[in-house]
Amino acid sequence: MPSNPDPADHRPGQVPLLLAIAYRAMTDHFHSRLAELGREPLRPAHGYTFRYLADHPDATTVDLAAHLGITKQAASKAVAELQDWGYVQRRPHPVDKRAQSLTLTKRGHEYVHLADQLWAEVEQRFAEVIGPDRLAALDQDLRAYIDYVYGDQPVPFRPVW
Amino acid sequence: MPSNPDPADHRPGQVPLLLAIAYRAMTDHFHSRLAELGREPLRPAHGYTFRYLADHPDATTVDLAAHLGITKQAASKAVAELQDWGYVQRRPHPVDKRAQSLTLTKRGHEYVHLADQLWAEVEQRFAEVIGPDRLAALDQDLRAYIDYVYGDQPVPFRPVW
DNA sequence: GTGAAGTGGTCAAGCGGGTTGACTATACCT
DNA sequence: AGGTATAGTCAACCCGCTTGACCACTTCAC
Repeated sequence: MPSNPDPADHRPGQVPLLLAIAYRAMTDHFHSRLAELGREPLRPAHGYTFRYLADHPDATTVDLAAHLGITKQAASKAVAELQDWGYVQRRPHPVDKRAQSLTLTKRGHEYVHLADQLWAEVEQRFAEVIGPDRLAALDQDLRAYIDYVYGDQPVPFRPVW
Repeated sequence: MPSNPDPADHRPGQVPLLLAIAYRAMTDHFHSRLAELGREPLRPAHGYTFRYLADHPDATTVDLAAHLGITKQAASKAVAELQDWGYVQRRPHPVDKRAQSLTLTKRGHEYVHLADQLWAEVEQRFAEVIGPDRLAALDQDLRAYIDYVYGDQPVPFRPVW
């Protein structure tokens, strides 16, 4: 069990930075686990792409671009990479001859599954440090805030930077 | 008071993403306040630069680069911008004739002060949503985790992306 | 003291992930 | 049928950062 920081060390306005640092630490952890397993160093945008494609079969490049908040050209480029690596397939769209239907390959689905496991691992490590009830509270609080800010609007994914 | 999210909505591994989204929401809030006040749209790297220069008088560009985790060329460019905008001054270094001593101007210090206020505002909004004791707990928990991960090593600032 | 190695800073070129703009082919509306 | 909107591509550019080469000065070994 780690030492417990002094609550009095709070300085007003430091929490946003703490969020960023903690997130950074977690992504570092995630990526180092990924590297240990010998996986391609996929970038965060790829992760969000996977997630979206897994949840939206027959999505098009334009759909994806809208979801990621980038241009269709940029989305197209990302998809091309993922296709080269065998994670995604482009097929003729069932009804629209202009469009392509994007689907995850088996390898793509496996990756999503692995990523889920790794993120859970990372979170678990966090839980070990602060305790499971604190984690639950934190989870709830962050969702409350995100809900408060975005309500039912779509949530921007990428940490902007 | 906002609705309270259901604790049961927790899915293992979602917390890292929630951190990212919440941070993104807060930076958006910060930047929109900045825009309201008619300030230049300084980028996060600039903020960290300010902070560092405020705390380390007579720092050099190389010091700054090391602190930010970027090359000295990139740091130099950032400093040049801030100098153009009147936030930073480059002066001959007191003892090393190769080096330049970087210092914040009065305007630079004012900006730091303003940024502190705005971040505190942002955090305050968060506190209103989740309650002050929850905020204190969250602050403490994040610091515990960051401590656990980095110990006494220097903390990487930038959210990597 | 002097020469060699190290360090602060700049210039220039390149790269990656995004952008805008122009275009083709297909779809939809009236 | 004709006009407008949309999926996708190609090309050029931008921006923040990198690597590499270099100069001026500093530090170290002897």
